[in-house]
Amino acid sequence: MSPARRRVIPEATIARLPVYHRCLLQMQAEERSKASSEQLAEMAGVNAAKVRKDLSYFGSYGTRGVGYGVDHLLVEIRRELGLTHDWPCVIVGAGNLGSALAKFAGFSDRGFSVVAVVDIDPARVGEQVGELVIQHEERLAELVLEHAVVIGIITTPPAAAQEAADTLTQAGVRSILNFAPTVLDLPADVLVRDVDVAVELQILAFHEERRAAAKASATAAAKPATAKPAATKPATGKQVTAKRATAS
Amino acid sequence: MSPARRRVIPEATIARLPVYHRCLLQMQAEERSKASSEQLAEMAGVNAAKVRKDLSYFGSYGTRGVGYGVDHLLVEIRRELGLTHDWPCVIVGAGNLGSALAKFAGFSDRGFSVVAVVDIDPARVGEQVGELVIQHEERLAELVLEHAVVIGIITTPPAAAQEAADTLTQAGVRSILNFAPTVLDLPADVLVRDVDVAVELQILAFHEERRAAAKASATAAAKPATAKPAATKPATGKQVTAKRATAS
DNA sequence: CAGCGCTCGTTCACATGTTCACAAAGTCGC
DNA sequence: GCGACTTTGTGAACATGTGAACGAGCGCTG
Ligand SMILES: NC(=O)c1ccc[n+]([C@@H]2O[C@H](COP(=O)([O-])OP(=O)(O)OC[C@H]3O[C@@H](n4cnc5c(N)ncnc54)[C@H](O)[C@@H]3O)[C@@H](O)[C@H]2O)c1
Ligand SMILES: NC(=O)c1ccc[n+]([C@@H]2O[C@H](COP(=O)([O-])OP(=O)(O)OC[C@H]3O[C@@H](n4cnc5c(N)ncnc54)[C@H](O)[C@@H]3O)[C@@H](O)[C@H]2O)c1
Repeated sequence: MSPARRRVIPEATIARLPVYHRCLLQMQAEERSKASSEQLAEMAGVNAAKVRKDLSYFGSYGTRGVGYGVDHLLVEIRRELGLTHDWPCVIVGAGNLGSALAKFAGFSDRGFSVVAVVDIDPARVGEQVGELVIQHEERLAELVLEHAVVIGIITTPPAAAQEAADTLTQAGVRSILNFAPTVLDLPADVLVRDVDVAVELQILAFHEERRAAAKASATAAAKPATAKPAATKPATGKQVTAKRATAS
Repeated sequence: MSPARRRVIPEATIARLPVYHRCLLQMQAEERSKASSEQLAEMAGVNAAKVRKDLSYFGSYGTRGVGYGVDHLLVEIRRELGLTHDWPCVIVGAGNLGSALAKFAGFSDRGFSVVAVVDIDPARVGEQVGELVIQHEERLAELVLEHAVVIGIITTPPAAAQEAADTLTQAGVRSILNFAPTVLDLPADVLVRDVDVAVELQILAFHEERRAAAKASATAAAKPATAKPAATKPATGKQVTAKRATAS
């Protein structure tokens, strides 16, 4: 085999692969067999050159003059993302958010199966959530080993997040998706991705605040000097479509 | 007043402000009155120089030889993020995720209040979720105007997301937090932030896949050439602590 | 089978973000 | 008040990511 062919794929590219994957799935559903970088870019909301560069990293051929084969590209991306096999996940903390995630069906499609949900609250243990029964948090390490869990999802209150992460790590989990607004301190070989809804809202608020400030000063400054206010300000958006931002 | 003093604050900095804010709150709770960039950096899981540069963008003084005044810095950041006033939000789609968000109490602390929740399913309309009653999606535009909603949160199925976004936009909402795995097509002045849990999982999976591949080829290659496998591979993590990644 | 048009893959210049390193500016002890 | 020590604020080097431009390769057509 020729396994280690490409190397050092940029993080930014990796973050876009799932989006391409999703677009390609949609194209497949629409029976399209070929896709040009232009079309993919349009659908994914990015630049066409970026698409080509991203795809070229893992040597996937498109065909010049034609485009990329949808099916072929899907296979490539799926292999690259490791979506060919199943990733057993565990959810720690069966509260509002943990339960919502546990009930959500959309992950299994992509090869992520939630194999266990734990909580520390005895009142919740035994409760059914989706297809699973909530287990006690004491059994977390045990469950990780039993199901060969690879990804841990933390949805505990912030104060309990570090402890949950430690337990997961000690049980061998190297990949953690953390929803708690807590900076986790873990060994360097553990990969943590934080999803913090409050942070997202605050970023939106920042820009709203700026918008308001810009408008206020434009109004206040009225006409002085140049005609900048109206002419220069809408530069906030350069693209034709909305500004977009996803997890890094 | 001296409002428009600093300009062009980098996106990356903005994304870190909420984290600093959280750390400072914690310090305040611990009655610490001063914080050095070093301490803040440690707590926020970033580099100290980055902290200083970030803070310097909006001209906040620390005191050389001493550090930053926790209270003062909190006020500055809060002002910068617009956390001094309330941001009315609306949730579109009262399913698993929408309900979890609506019930969540942690947002109001930061000035984000969910003023309405809508759903298209007649069976759900009228249902109580947290402190609110689910309204019909038809009333969305009306509710936006009535409550002067500034931020829209989309938690509908992917197929309904574009429509929800259009309605929000037409009603004047300029900031959208989108949980649906859909690329929204909106006017350039609308700021969209996507939160896609599936994408996060896929990114984790990618790195797990790479880890596995690296280990496999290290094992396969056994000893040939240099003693690299063990020595070079753990270079995955350069920092002392876990790799971290948040929304861009 | 040669010419033509299309689209990839790559290169290059630029923009954004990170880290280092150090002078300037303050505090604190004496 | 002065000198030693600490920590900020920032300039400059480096790293990463983006977007435009363009040559090279492929399929189609006549
Ligand atoms: N919409 C949301 O729910 C939302 C939004 C943004 C952020 N968050 C964050 O996500 C996390 C969970 O939020 P939530 O609303 O689901 O909270 P929640 O209080 O509803 O649920 C937390 C659950 O974790 C359990 N728990 C506590 N300590 C535990 C431990 N050591 N091990 C296992 N389980 C433990 C609790 O018993 C509880 O059931 C919080 O950190 C919150 O800040 C939630
Ligand atoms: N854990 C999760 O729940 C989770 C995780 C990742 C992604 N997501 C995404 O978040 C979104 C919501 O997920 P969910 O699990 O809450 O789904 P859900 O099916 O439980 O909820 C969706 C709700 O939206 C309502 N709806 C449909 N069309 C609407 C419209 N036009 N206007 C208003 N409401 C409408 C439906 O009636 C339903 O109540 C989905 O796009 C999903 O892919 C959810």
